[in-house]
Amino acid sequence: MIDLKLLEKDFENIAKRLKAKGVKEEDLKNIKILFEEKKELKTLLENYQAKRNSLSKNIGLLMREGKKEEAEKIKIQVNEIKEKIEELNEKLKKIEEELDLKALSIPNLPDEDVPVGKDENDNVEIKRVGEIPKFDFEVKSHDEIGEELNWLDFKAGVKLAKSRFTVLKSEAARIERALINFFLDHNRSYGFEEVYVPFLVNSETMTATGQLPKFKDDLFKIEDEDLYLIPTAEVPLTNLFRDEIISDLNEPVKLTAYTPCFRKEAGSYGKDTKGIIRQHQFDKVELVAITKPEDSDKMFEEMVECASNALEKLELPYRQLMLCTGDLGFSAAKTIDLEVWIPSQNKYREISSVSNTRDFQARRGKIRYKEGKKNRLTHTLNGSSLAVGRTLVAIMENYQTKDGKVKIPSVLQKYM
RNA sequence: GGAGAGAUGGCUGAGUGGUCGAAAGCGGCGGCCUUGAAAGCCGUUGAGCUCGCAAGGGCUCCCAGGGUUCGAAUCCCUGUCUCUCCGCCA
Repeated sequence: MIDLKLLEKDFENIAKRLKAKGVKEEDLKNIKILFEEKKELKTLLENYQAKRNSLSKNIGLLMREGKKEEAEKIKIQVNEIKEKIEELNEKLKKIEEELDLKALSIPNLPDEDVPVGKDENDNVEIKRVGEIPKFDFEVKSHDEIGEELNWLDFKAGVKLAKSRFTVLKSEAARIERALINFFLDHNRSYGFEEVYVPFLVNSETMTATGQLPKFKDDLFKIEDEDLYLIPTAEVPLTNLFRDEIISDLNEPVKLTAYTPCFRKEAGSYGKDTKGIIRQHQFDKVELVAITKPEDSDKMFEEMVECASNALEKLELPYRQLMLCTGDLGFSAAKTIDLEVWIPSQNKYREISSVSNTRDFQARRGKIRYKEGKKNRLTHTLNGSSLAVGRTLVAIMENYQTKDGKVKIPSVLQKYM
């Protein structure tokens, strides 16, 4: 959630920065007004409550002394105040509800150094790593290879579930599993603790990390239960610390987990319909870190480095992109995407996304740490390391041979 | 799915209508003692919002939401969750 106090104090600046992320100034103005109204009402209400409390205390004392008549008089007074309190309370509740819903739907403030831009075309390339492979034969796409080798069974996926579900067979299934193990080990070597988490979480959890209330249409929900399938391990991992006060955060919390991820992919109907680039269910190994505010920039670098290095070990060509304001996700203040080379498409495609959300999720989830006597909000970061399905795609395409087979990257061999 | 019990501060746990934001113990922090440590002793130690330069003050929070009452952690209703036993089951 954005910092409402900051919004109140520094409206022009915040509005300007959020405009780059597509937020209307009018909406912010609205929130600011609601926030001020809420504060005013609350002060008024609290005054009445204070009065009620002290009068009630007096009644108690008088009753004990046996002064019934005096007590009765005060009761009448209190009853008047009570009506007032009820009225104000109702008003306040309405305003708070509205404010909450609106404030929770405002995206995070982009960092000052994030390039301003409209969409993915304005993202800024930071660097390219690795040689783009040259083939002396016509390259095939991973879905062609997958069908020829009987590694990818698209029909079976549709039969069992629906489109955008795929069954992996034989070597593909084994590479998938090898990749998960390789990534987890790789991340552990960077000091991330391996965790295994639930794949279903409740709405409170989804709200803290920003999926709810605004993006409920992207989530699979369990019928008649307050449970959703996770769209990324970022959600359970970050929420491990929801409503917690971390007593010592001198060393950042660093976690990694493998989970499948489930996304409805609403609104991407035409895109990537072939192959397994965009699926309703895909595997991912995720990194999450929780740091003091002053440590999050360093951690961000470390996570980008960790994910990048995994690609380098796999000897897959990739590039790093700094996302522009318009392409930044809802919760992110800053994001670097890693894109891997996909020969059949002749372009780089996203395979990892590392984000610093600053205190945006921490504020929603009340993730705090002790700094002396004070409790301060942490920063939270997340990044894929890596998207497993897309890594499989990259391997199938970049490692394909003339005779229609696929070589196994050397780092993976011990995992197979 | 059936039956029962319960939900209180970092943890254990007392509290059944007023002086309770809450006993006590543990843990944490500070100090004394000690060459150092342990033990012991003394003190301190919930969160959020808000007013104030500060000292300090006010409000809210004892699972959640309603209700009774001048006043609710405490009484009533509803919901959620947890635990135990039985059933089912990887």
